[in-house]
Amino acid sequence: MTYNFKEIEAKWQNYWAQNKTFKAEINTNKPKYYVLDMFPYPSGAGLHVGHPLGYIASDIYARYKRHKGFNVLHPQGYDSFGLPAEQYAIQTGQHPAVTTEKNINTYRRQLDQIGFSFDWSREVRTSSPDYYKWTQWIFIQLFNSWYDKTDDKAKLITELIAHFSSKGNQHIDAVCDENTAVFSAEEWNAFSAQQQQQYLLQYRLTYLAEAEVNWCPELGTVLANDEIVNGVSERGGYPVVRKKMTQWSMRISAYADRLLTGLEKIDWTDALKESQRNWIGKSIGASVRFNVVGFDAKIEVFTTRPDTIFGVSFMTLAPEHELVKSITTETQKEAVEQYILATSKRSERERTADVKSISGVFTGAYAEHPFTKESIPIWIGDYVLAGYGTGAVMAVPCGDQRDYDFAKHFNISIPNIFDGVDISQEAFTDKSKTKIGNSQFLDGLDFKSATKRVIEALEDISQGERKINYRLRDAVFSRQRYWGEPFPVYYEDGLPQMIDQSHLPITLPEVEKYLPTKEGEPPLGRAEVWAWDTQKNTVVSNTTIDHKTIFPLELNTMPGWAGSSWYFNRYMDAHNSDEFASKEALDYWQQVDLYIGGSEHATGHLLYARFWQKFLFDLGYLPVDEFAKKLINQGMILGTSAFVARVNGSNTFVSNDKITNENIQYIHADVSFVNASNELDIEAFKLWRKEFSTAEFHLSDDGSFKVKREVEKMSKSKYNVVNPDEICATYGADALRLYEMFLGPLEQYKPWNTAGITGVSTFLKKLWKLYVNDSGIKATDESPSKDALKTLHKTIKKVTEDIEQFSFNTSVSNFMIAVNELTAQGCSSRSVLEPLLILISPYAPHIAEELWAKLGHQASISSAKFPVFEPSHLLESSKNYPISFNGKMRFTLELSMDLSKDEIEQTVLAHEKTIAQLQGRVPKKVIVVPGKIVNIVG
RNA sequence: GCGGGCGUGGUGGAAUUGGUAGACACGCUAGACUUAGGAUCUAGUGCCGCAAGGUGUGGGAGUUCGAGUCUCCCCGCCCGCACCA
Repeated sequence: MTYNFKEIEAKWQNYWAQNKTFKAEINTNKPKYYVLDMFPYPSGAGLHVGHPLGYIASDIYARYKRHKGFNVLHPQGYDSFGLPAEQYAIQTGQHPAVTTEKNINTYRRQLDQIGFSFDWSREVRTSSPDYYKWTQWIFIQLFNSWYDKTDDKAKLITELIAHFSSKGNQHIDAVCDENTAVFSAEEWNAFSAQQQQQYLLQYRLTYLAEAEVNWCPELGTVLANDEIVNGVSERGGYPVVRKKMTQWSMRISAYADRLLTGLEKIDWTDALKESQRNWIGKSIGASVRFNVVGFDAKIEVFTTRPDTIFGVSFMTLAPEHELVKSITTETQKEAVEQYILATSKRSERERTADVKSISGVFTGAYAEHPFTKESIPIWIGDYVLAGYGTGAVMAVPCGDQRDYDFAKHFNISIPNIFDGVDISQEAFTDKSKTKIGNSQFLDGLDFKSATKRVIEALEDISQGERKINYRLRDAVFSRQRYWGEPFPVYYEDGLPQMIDQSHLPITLPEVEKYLPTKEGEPPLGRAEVWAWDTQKNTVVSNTTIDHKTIFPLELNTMPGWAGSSWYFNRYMDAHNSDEFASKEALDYWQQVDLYIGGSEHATGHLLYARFWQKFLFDLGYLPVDEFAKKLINQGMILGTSAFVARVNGSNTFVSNDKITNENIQYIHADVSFVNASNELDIEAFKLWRKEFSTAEFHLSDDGSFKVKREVEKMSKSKYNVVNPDEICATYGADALRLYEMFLGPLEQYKPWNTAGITGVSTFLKKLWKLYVNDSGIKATDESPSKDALKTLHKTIKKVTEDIEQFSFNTSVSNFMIAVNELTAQGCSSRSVLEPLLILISPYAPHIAEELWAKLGHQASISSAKFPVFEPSHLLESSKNYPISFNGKMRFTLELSMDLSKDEIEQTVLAHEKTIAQLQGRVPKKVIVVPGKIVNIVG
């Protein structure tokens, strides 16, 4: 009987599906374990060999946990709203739902053939109305909530309204817009309903506001900060400009501090936590207000160095600062306007790229120093960013290098307020060595006490206070797209109204085109009439909006991260139509125990999801406020691209070792045309594209044509994609699974190299032969040899440790060693072969199931108990122990090893004492090393 | 600039966490069986050397009986943030 992986794999995949082997059900008699993958976006290109890496790792862990007696929840689904399907729809006119469905089917087929133990009965799709009904529901909850800083949690807006009508907004510590006006209870009650709503928007956790947004003209939509990389859009790399627009925003800033402190109690990697900390960007300092001379206006600044306030010699405002227009003097007006125009012409990218050159202009206005009352010139400069802090800084040139450079450049004075420090060449920025001078009541103080003292002084004169500033901005939540969740919102008198949750979901309307309208409205503006009837409580079309009972619906849709911010909770109770998940399910499954996915989601999905989790926790809908206990970032599997060198402006190609001049251009060739020796199949390459059919080739001396290879991200456009279908067809799913793990540490980036897969393929054949010969299964009931037991238990120990530490790569090596050893020993004992099979089954489940069945078992191997390591099988007859001392002596002694661990330690200690007595010294430590020299050295 | 991580054969990577460096696999070399198959098996394979031996974990120093592992300095690479006040 030979190992026929095709037959075996199809057979067991079918068996698992039919028997619902991996269906998870609430079972309070078993401890639960929730293993989650980041669900994929089903792209048209299908899966490549890099995608399943994390899924294989999580599947191994899920299967291992089942063997260990856990009730494992291991679901999968699709993040099926998104830009590519819509872009495709724009080009082809095909409905995104149609292409998405098609892509999902491809994904499912590809996933199934790898043999994952997913519970598909819990599948979710973010684009399914059953699902996004609850995304809309969460949006409504956010709209109906505000953040109470006193209790540090979100609360219902009704509570805030009650407070306003009895006490106004003065004595409430709520997170709200920057310049929310103060009002009394009487004033509040006198407001019109519309005014009240306007004010409430400044408190709601999702709110509509005109804000500067990142507009991407090419994509025709706004983007969140995390969707922009180096000043261009993450998808497509298109330019992004700042634009004022009225958009839905999420008040994630309210949760900034809890998102930061929450990191301490979750087991995520340091790198990822650090990314989130950077992104949140907490800095502690003070808010200081400077009066503007001759105006009834104040400039508010944020500073981390309030102790240096006596060193202020000018102020700098961002060119976009709202005060710029009003305070600029007549004589400076032209210069200021020109400067603003010049900066607005520069793209975000140019501005961030050019950090060296210093530019700015004087406004002609002056601010008044809060203590000295001296006049301080107010400048504008683009080194001050509108989006950070207040968009204004108090410039202390002696204590900040940028202020210093600016002052030098424009010949502004640089007063020194540090004792015993030379500032003739550069600013002095070391907080720890600061001793303040020339600063009235701060003289002689260090950074810490000066800061404390100055804040008290500022508070006394109401010109400032302690402040914590965050880099984290509220997240724009509107997208001018079709293929996303519609908002459950209609507009009455220009104010947003939530549609009652009993009428959800609000499903996407049909449109004939997926582009924005001529008027620049989002694609939903193309729907016949996209309106809400408040009488019938339904979406209506073919009627006119009368603003009495028929109101216009929101035309924007939600961003991609909406659906992915809570899907892990939906899996717990995926088909519930009354709640997003039942209390029973939420209480049982709690949270994700192990989450595996890419680190590229560090400041997007992973931050938003934590935010929504905390919010829903605050309202009492969830039992825990962090959704994932442990998170592992799997590294990307890279492709090895092949490049052919072409002489510029010709159709002549040069073998890579024959390149003599620099006048060549490298172009991607499909990796399937290239063999392991980097030689190109010229005929295949010629047939690939018409333009190459007449190409000429300068060959190497050996007659081959060499390509250049380079490791890059795997992508269709780089022609370096390796398809898992081909691997499964040639080597089988078990080989693919083993090889992906064998390739290297899970978290590491590593290039794919198909050639190496023969190693694991050979291993599987050897494994098969260990159990099966021509006449069938060869396992016997005879008792195992000592050596076989040693091999088995060594493997149990190592593999258990490997899995617990997610070192799946070394496990594969350990299996190979075990199989080689047992084969050499001629082991056929059932009591060794069966446990070994269970060890291997999480990695190579198909072959394990087949052999398990051949060994006579009726039930799936997944219900078998994981073998337990027994140390006694590893003991050797004797071992040598060296003992080291404080002094320059070293002793090694031989011990009998037919002893327990405790006995060994005691024996070692006894010897230590003897030697210590002899030497009159106390041993420093005892190190146990197997296989050392027997002699006692002194 | 700040923060995080890394550097081991021709290649991917191991190393009981301070204890025989290079497990396991790819590749390569030789052989066997076959005879063209990208199959299987055996032996070898860090480097220098015929050998004895020497040498070896980016470079340099240090701690230690002992360092790939710990400390300091330098070099190089990757990732995140960044005119962040």
